[in-house]
Amino acid sequence: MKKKMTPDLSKAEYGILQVLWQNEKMSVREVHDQLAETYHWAYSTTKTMMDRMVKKELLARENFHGVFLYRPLVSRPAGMVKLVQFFADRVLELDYGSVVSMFARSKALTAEEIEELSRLLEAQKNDREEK
Amino acid sequence: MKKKMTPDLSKAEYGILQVLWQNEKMSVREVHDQLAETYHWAYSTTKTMMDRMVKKELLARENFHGVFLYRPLVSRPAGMVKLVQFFADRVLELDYGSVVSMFARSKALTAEEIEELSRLLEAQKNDREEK
DNA sequence: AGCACAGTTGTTACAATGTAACAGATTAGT
DNA sequence: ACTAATCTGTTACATTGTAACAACTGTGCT
Repeated sequence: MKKKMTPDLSKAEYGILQVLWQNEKMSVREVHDQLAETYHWAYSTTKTMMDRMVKKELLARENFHGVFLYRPLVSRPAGMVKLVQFFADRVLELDYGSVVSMFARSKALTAEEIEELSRLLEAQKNDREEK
Repeated sequence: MKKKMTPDLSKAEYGILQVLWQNEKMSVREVHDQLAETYHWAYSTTKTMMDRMVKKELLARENFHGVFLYRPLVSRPAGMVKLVQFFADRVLELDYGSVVSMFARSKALTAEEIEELSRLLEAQKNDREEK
């Protein structure tokens, strides 16, 4: 039985998820405005991104009185796993323990999120070993 | 006067640089074999990557008795800067100080490399403020 | 009611990146 | 000199990054 793997996220996708993680259910416009500072995208860029993410099932969208509201379909820790993994393995060359404790110090995640993240990292590690 | 900015690197590009940082001047074949474990690319994929990187001036290549040898044109810390920055800002939400000390603990970089990395991070920060 | 405007959606496009096959040139072995 | 294995150059197709533009819709105005 194949289970749903944590998806690979591009940086752009991650950026969008990031704002949706703070505030589930937002319109393209809202997400776009939040991102404006960081990514200087055209509105249509944000839109295209988000629509593609719906197709890939990274986001869900529902029609709310005329406009679409989007909601993330992956949890913050799940979204972070791949990113973290790449960074920890290839850039920092750290082991999982160090990574987790790095997060612990960072304030970026709550205790429960760190808990989940660390479970996910563990799971991936096993997958890779079985491979 | 425009100075050469530290380039954005994709994960794939970073992977290639990574092996070249350990061992300057390698053929496609050699790089490919090193990467085989991590990225399961076809040989032609590695080749295409490396050629494009030459075009973008991330690598230099010279003809050595018939085969081409490639050499990185960006230093390890320079290659890391963008990556680190993204990760520190967006994922970990750490300030530069913490990032640098994270590296200090990580063994991934030598003292001199950390020194350079930290200078580069500083420079980018200024650039962004001026913007 | 009819119309203009602003914002939302859908459609289309083009460049860069990821991934790779294939054909032609070259080298090494026999 | 002939074949097999490599290497190089060329070409291709999918995905992602980035965005313009056209069509549609609700809202205020007259």
